Amino acid sequence: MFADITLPIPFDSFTYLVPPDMEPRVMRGCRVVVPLGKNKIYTGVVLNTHNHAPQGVEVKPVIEVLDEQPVVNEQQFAFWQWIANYYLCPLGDVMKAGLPGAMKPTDERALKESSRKRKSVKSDVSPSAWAGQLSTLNPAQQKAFDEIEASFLHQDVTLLHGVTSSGKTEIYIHLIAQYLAQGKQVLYLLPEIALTTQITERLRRFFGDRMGVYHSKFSDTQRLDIYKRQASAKPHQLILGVRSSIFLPFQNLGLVIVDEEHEQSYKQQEPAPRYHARNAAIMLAHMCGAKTLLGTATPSFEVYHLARKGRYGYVQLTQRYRDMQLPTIEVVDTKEAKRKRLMKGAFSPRLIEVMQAALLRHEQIILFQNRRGFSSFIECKTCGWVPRCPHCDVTLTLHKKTASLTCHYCGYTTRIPDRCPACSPPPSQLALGGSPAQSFVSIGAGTERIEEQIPKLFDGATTLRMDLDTATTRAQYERIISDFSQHKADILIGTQMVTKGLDFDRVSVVGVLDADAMLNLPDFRSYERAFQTLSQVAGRAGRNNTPGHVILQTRSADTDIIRHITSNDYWQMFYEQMTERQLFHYPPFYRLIYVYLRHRDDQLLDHLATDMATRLRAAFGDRVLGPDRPPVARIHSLYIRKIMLKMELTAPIDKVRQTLTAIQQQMQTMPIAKSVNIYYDVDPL
DNA sequence: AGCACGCCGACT
DNA sequence: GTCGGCGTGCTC
Repeated sequence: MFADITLPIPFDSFTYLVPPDMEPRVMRGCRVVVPLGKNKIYTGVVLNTHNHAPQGVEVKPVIEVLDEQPVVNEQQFAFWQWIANYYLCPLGDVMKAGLPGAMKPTDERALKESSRKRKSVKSDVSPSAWAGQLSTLNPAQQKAFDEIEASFLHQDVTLLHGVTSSGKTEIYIHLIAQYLAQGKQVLYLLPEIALTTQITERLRRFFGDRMGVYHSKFSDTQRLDIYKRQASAKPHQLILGVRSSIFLPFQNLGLVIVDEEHEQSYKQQEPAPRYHARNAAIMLAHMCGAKTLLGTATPSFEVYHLARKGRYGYVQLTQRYRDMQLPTIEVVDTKEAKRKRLMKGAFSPRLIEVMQAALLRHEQIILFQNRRGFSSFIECKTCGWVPRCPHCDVTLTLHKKTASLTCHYCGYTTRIPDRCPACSPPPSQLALGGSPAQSFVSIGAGTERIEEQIPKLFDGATTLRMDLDTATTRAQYERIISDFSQHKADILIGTQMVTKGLDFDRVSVVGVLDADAMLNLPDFRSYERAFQTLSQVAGRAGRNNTPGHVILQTRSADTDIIRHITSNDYWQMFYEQMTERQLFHYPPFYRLIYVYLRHRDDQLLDHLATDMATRLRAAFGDRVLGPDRPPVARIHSLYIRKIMLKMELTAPIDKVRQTLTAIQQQMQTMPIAKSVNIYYDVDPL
């Protein structure tokens, strides 16, 4: 007997020989230990058994069977296969993402550990009573709740479009309670950054031990425990989790909630499978006969478009909690202020005035400084030299705490050089006792320099900073949130992080220091994103009884997008952008597929990418664009080319996949193309 | 993805 | 004369 086994490496499967004594135990869905290559050992999952010997290869025997019962059920297999097909990646990549690390050990010690009987699964919380009184929904929430129910009668997917602070979570809690009461399971997805103790504790109060939390920052053991429990006879009925929790085993899934549906972080960028958890969750729900509720204040165009076309149900919630007013958004033209030399650093006179007034009233302020690039770096004061990664086409990121420079793509790390290698005189000519660290200035994040300006402008005001440097860990992030909500600082200065659904009671003013940085990106989604981000930032202002005041500093005050943001006119923004999307063949009218090629030889790669694009054009015509160099054109010493495909939504995806796979195979029969690495990004963000 | 095999520089 | 750099090719 033979068995096809998926391994956590980028291939679909390998065939192994099943020794006769193992035959009854080698079942689909069970894990086995197998040899690979000269002396590697992997944990794999049995796909199926048969008696067809593979041709032309030596077949190795299965070493050991790890499970008595399958640990991957049929629903999961179907879901894995869908991910592999749709996102154009090998099944092994999906298996790698789909099973918690502790279930696929590779070295001997870990294998011994896993085959030993583990202690019984302990719950991740102290048992708390089901404390269980649902609050009463207000009339607007009740209406939305009823509409969602009605919509689910004839729709599998429904969009809940609710303004900030309209109480979407309350509606979710009522829905969850209803599905649990019917004995159905619920999956509640949140973006990584939004899964805080705040929300966890709030749900814990209602659902106690019936809820399990699945977070990527949990230890391997914790994640293994949840996985096992979900596969057991008494699983959690509610999972509150991040992107990867769609891979947990479900036995009776009735409802999936995708909160903050528009969040980009639902898309896994690297490594494969490059799946979108919102779209995959819709498919998961479909496979399980469950319903999906997508919640957001600023829908993604993809979802909103489908809702408008009637493919998804649509429920709107326009009333804010306690009828609170939406904040006033005041645009300050910094072009004008700059010309008149009235700017004090990043602050316009108007922003300073509004902030000072708020501080006098002992109210809190949030300053939002979105970064232009990704992170901070250093530059030589004299000649402008910037340290770059020797393996990747990027600048190195500054880490002040460790005085080091790191590449975010490959992990290369080095100390800050003593002096600029590009313009400094050789060491022999340097006077001893100089202060070479001052050769460089740091550029980038900007939040730090904003913080430095505060004491000069606002006497006695205290600040907190939230960015990649100060909120590296979850604990630090939550600490900043908790300190600020206890009013331990007057002003919170932060990057995108401060926009994510945080509720502060005493914030009356939000300052957006430079709205332009996000509008001028070379990306067809930049307006959609700017609208989403700025709406979210604005939503931080004016909790409880204080009406909020948002100061939006921009050099392009007189543009449509700024007008849409200030009037909170999602519909108009959507309408205008959609015209362009249709004209230029972009989503949601067309489906994008990026084909990436990687090779260490730039010239050879050029040749191969052109060749592949030619083959693709033969099949898809002018739906093919490129090849082009992506913005980061070299990673890990590998050069990269990108070919873009714009397919009609009606194009049969199976046919497209077959054609792509065939072309890739043709390519890889060419001897020089053997070592080129080809991969895909379907529905890229 | 790993990891072994393979061909060119500074060392006991 | 070797140890070791990482370039490239394969894994049932």
